[in-house]
Amino acid sequence: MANTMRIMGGRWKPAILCRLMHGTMRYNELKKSIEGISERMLVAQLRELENDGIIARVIYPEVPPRVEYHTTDLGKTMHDLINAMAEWGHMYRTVAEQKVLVQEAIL
Amino acid sequence: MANTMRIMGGRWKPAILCRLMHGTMRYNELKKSIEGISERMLVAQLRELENDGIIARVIYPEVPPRVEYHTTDLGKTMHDLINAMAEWGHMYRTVAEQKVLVQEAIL
DNA sequence: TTAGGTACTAACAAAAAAGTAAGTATGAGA
DNA sequence: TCTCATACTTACTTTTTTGTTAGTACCTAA
Repeated sequence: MANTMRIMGGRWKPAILCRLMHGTMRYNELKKSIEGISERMLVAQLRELENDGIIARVIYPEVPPRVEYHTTDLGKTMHDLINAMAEWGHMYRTVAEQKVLVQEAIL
Repeated sequence: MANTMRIMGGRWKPAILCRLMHGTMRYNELKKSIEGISERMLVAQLRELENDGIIARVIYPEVPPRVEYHTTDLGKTMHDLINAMAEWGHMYRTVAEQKVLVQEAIL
């Protein structure tokens, strides 16, 4: 479990993984779709996921350059897990919200 | 998903969660069973999990003091997720190991 | 009266992660 | 020749997280 966290952990990895689980994306597309990320961080997190064998980087020898990212077979095995985590996170938020409402009702 | 990571993320939270999923434990038991953790970190991570509603802290007014930690109902909903993560992590390690072996065979 | 066990707390240092800002290479097209 | 778009690098700063060490409070029992 700590291992799983090491791979998925990082400020922007959830955002990247969610997107690439749905298909291939270019560097710029990722950058534009992930609000607030800096290029340094985008590259860093992509490299880590690549080194961990979760995503693949495909370079097209064109000008201007084109680089596409997509999940590997190993990466695709995370699909259900990611969904389960997203679902739990959603449930958690709902419960937490309820608690706040109940608190407010008491006061 | 990022939310889930925020709650489970932290150097020692996986270790704590795995243990408390199996039942109640005292502070000292946790400390002894988690090799390498400092008291500062143990307390900090326990407090975070408590504030997030994942675990509960029960103080017995005895001397020497006794404090027990256990998962809340909300915490117990993480059980399957934690197992799934542990399982994926294990699978990942196996695959990664295989890859290294193949690499070595090629060289 | 003093040592002992439990569960912390506080102050500080080190390390790791993330953010900021500026620069680079490439060839296409004006 | 000069600008443009893309996909990065690099150097540096700030923030966050983690580690280290040394205390503290409490009652009990010798």
